[in-house]
Order: sequence, then C-alpha cells, then structure tokens
Amino acid sequence: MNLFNYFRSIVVQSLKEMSEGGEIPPGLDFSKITVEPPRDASHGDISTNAAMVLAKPAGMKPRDIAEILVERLDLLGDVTRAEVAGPGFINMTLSDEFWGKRLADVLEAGTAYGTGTAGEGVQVNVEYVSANPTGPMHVGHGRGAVVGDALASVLEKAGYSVTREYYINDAGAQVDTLARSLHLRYREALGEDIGEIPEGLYPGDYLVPAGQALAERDGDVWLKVSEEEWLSEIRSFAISAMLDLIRDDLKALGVCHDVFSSERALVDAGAVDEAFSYLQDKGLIYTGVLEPPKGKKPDDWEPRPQTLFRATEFGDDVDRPLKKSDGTWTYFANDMAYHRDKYRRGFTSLINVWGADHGGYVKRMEAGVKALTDGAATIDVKLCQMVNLLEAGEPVKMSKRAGTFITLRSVIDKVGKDVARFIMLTRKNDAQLDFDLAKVLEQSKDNPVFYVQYAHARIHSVLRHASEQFPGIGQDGHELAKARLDRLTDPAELGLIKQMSVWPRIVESAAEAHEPHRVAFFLNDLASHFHALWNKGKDDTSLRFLVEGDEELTRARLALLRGAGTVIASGLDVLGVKPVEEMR
RNA sequence: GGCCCCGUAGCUCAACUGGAUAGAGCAUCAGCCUUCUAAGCUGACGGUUGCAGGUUCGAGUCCUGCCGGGGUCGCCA
Repeated sequence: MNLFNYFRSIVVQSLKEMSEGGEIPPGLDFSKITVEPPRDASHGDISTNAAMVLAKPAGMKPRDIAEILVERLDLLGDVTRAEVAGPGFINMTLSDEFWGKRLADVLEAGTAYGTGTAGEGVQVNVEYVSANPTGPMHVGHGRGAVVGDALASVLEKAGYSVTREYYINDAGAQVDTLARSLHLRYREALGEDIGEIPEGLYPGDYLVPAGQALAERDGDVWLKVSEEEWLSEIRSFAISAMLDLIRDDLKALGVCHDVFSSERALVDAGAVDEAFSYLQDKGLIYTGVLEPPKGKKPDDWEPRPQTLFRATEFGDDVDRPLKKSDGTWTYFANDMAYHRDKYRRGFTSLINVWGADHGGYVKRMEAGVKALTDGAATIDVKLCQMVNLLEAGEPVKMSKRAGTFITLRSVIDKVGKDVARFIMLTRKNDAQLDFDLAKVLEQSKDNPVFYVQYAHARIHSVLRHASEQFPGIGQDGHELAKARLDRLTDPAELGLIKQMSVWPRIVESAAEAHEPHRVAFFLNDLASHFHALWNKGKDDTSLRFLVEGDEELTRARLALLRGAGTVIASGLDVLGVKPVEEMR
C-alpha cells in the first residue's frame, strides 16, 4: 500500500462530503491535490496542498478551506494531530500504532513490499543497449544497459507489463564492413599473412576467434569465390558471432532482454514499405530539396531532391529524408518501420534508452511515432550522458588505436557486476557520470554501494547474534509481524519505519518519471537512517537491538531490523544488485 | 548559426515533475570505540540555485532573452 495515496483518497472523500454539505462549492477539480511527506519532518508525517489548490476555483481563502478540512481529518483514528500551517498546508501526524502496523505490512509482504498496481498492466516496451553488432560493448553501452534494465524492473514493480527489447542494427553498411573485416581474419586463420588491417576495416582482436571458427566450419570455400558470393553468408556469421559477444557482456552485467529485433528481418518482411505507404496515404510524404544547415555549411553541400517525411508537422525542425539517392531506405526509414512495428505489437508506451550522441535524433523519432500511431502511442527517449572513467581521480586515457581501449567487460571483471550496476545508477541519466575504478572499491561511506551493502550486512550480523542469544525468537517475517511493535517508540526507530514506508511511493514515482536512479538515492537514505539508529545504541544502551531480560522488546526490534533489511533487499533487487549478508 | 542536455555550498550531487526555512556526502573544525563490525555516527561552518525579466497564492523546477560548458546538425548507423 502506498500510504500517501491512501490518505489522498481520504482527503478527497472528505472534500466531496464538504462539497455535498455546502461547505465548499460543488464541482471542484480535485486532480491537482497531492498528499506527500513534508520536506521538514517537524511538520508531521503527511501533508496536503488541497486547500491552496482549491482556493482560487472555490473563491475562498486557503486557510478557510483548510480549517474546515482539518476538523474532519483530525477525527480520523490514525491521526493524532492535524493542523493548518503556512499559506494553507495541512499537516498530519500519525500515531505510533499506525507506524507499527506499517512495519507489519513490510514483514508480511517480504521483498514483494513496494510492488504496486499503478501501472495498470499497460504494455511498455523498453528498448535499450541496441549496440551495433560490430564488436564488444564499451562502458557507455554499459550505462545504457543498466539504466534500461533497472527502469524496466521498476516499471514492472509498479505494475506495468514490460518487454525488454534489443534492436539489432544488422542492415547498414557497417555490417558489410564487419563482414569484410571477418573475411580478412578468416584468411589469416587459414595461414595467410594479412599484414596491417587496412583503413576502414575493424582492426579489433575480437574478430580473430570468429575468423578461426569460420575457417574450422567452412574450410577454404570462401577463398575461391568473389565477395559478392561470400558477403551475405559471412555477414550473418559475423553478426551472430558479435551478438554472442555482446550477449556475453550483458550476461556478465546481469542484463537480459526478452526480445531481439532484427532490422534486416524487418526490412525483408516489408515493414518499411508498409510504414511508407501508411504515411503516403496520409499525405506525409513528398519530394523536396532541403536547405543546408544554417551557419555550418558542409563543404560538399549541393542541393538535391529527396523523398521526405513531413516531420515538421509533428514538432520537428526540418523534414527528414526516408530514401537515399540510390533509392534504398535511410536508417531513419527503417527505424520508423521498427517503431510502427512495436506499436502494432500492442505497445502504447515506448521507452528508448540511447547514448547522448543520438540527441539530435530524438525529435524526429518523436515526430515519427506521432505520425505512425496517430498519436495513440507515446515515446520517451532517455539519453544517457557520457561515463568518465577515472582511476583514483585521474582520467583513464582511451584510444582504440593504441589498444588502451577499455571494454565494459574489463570494468566488470575488475569491480564486479553489483558495483558497476549500482554506480551507474547514482546519477540521473542526463548528467555525466564519473566512474572511478579505485573509488568504487573503497570500503567507506564515500562509496554508496558499500554504504548500502554495509547496512544490510550489519542487520544480518545482529540477526545472527540474536539467533544465539535469543534462540527462542523466530526470525521469519510473518512471525515477527506479530511482535509487540508498539514497543518501538524512539524517534529514530519510528523514523526508520517511516523511511521504509516511502518505498512504495518511490517505486511509483520512479516508474512514472522513468527515473530509476531515484531507487539508488532512496536506498542511500534508508541506509543512513539505519546507521544512525545503530549508533544511537552506542550512546544509549537502552536503544540496542538485543535487550537482555526483555524478550518482548527484542522481538519488536528484530522485527524492525528484519523489515529494514527486507526493504533494502527489495530495492537492491530492482537495481539488479545482490544484497550481501556479510562484509569481507 | 539551428536544435537538445547541463549550470544549485570550495568539490561531487539531491530536491518526491510548482510547495513551506533549497538538502546530503566530501573537504575544514569540534566530539563519540571496556559495546551487536568506528568499514560507522553526532554537531559546527558553508547559498543572490549562471544573469535579467515574466507567469502565480507560491519558481531551483514552467515561459522569454542573454552568459558559460557539452553534444549534435542532408543519402553514418
């Protein structure tokens, strides 16, 4: 249960009654009313802006509405205090018993706590990674992979029906280049001295094993025929080898997709022609000549007639070409067909996670989706900014040519998948991210992964001690839920429960805003509340978790610990990070 | 030059999609280990949210124009 939604419905109900009773005018719009935790805890536990939002349309003073409303809210069983504050906020404080019950909710639900229904089963397609199948993944791809994966998870937890998808760009010129590069490695595998890799081909070592595999499978058959004859076959071999490589990298990162969509298959199936005639029928296709970009005219610019899509009718800056001068489709045309295909498969909410270098492409894709789905589907493109790799504060120099190129795999091998994933989510997607290979392995509070994991490990450390000192206390969540939770009365204890109770709301808002990083920040906050409580027990021995001679209180505190550990585990699960029970 | 993103404490970043006195960590300073992990905690110091207007009960958040940084810009994908 998201308790803020719960209280919102109570507030709205009260307002309806006030409206029926003539205390406020009828027919007011309640949609802008929010119920939130106040920023300052001294203002109470929950707060609503209802009076301020309604003041103007009701033609009343905010405080007057608030006074009436607060009288009703004050009567609610769980509310110990309701008062008007500031310009017309209503702040409510909830009883300790209420919070005890919320802890019981957590214990009953286990790691399913936070799972919601706000998504109402809406079908969402999250497309992420979609790295070209021409080589292993780099660190930037890794960020997109983690962001997309965590976003998909948080959407699932919020009740959306999610499909994780990878778009394989296997139709462009770059895969022909890949095929030629592989053919070279294949000749090499058969004993030929190929010398330097020519300019324009992929020089990477990762093609060597693929060349050997091809030589083993097919022998020398591709030496005797012309490129025209070998291109297609070797291309598919190369693509599938590169996809294996990428899938391996993704697996190491704990990322998997439900669907791999092939651009080539889509084109072969006529999807582009279909999308094109759809647009043509709507009068959105014409032949025209584009202006050169203002202020930066390419040297070789010459006007030429092109087949254009009227993207400007849907908010783009210029109309966009769909055909090259040789009559073949542009990448954009294929992409249009692909997005129409997603829509036809039943998705009305499309999310694409791209690298920041695709920023210039967003508007035309948005325009495309609007045109192709008649506005029935929405697309949200999350651009991931660069990852700056550092080693103890110094930038790691990377050059493909010098061979100092850092692959995603080498980073995962060095720091582990859990650390890599968590760090990738400690920034919002549109901010640049510093990834310090030394710092992320540090065991200190500078390091958010460690800080959160340590909280979880500490909790389990106490639980282990408890099972020795208090063998009679069952540590199962359902059992602990029956403890005398009203014995938890210290502000730090209640504060921890309150922080835990925010989790369903975080899930909902992170899903709605498409911002998985909020989960990482939440976990940091939660860990901080826990560490604070822990240390309070150092100064004040009566606040320790294990209380000799008071099994009832110990049971209640173990319940609190179990609950906090459960919420941390639930959050880490969304991020795809495994909680640890012991630090080494 | 057009478009997109960013600009918040000395540094790295939050701010619940428009809410109250803008919050954390690092750094600096002052405290806390005979104790379930001090791998942590408590406090102090630190702000004209790049600048100037506008919208409104209320703006870091929305709009306009500047300044600074990054990205991108017709048959590359």
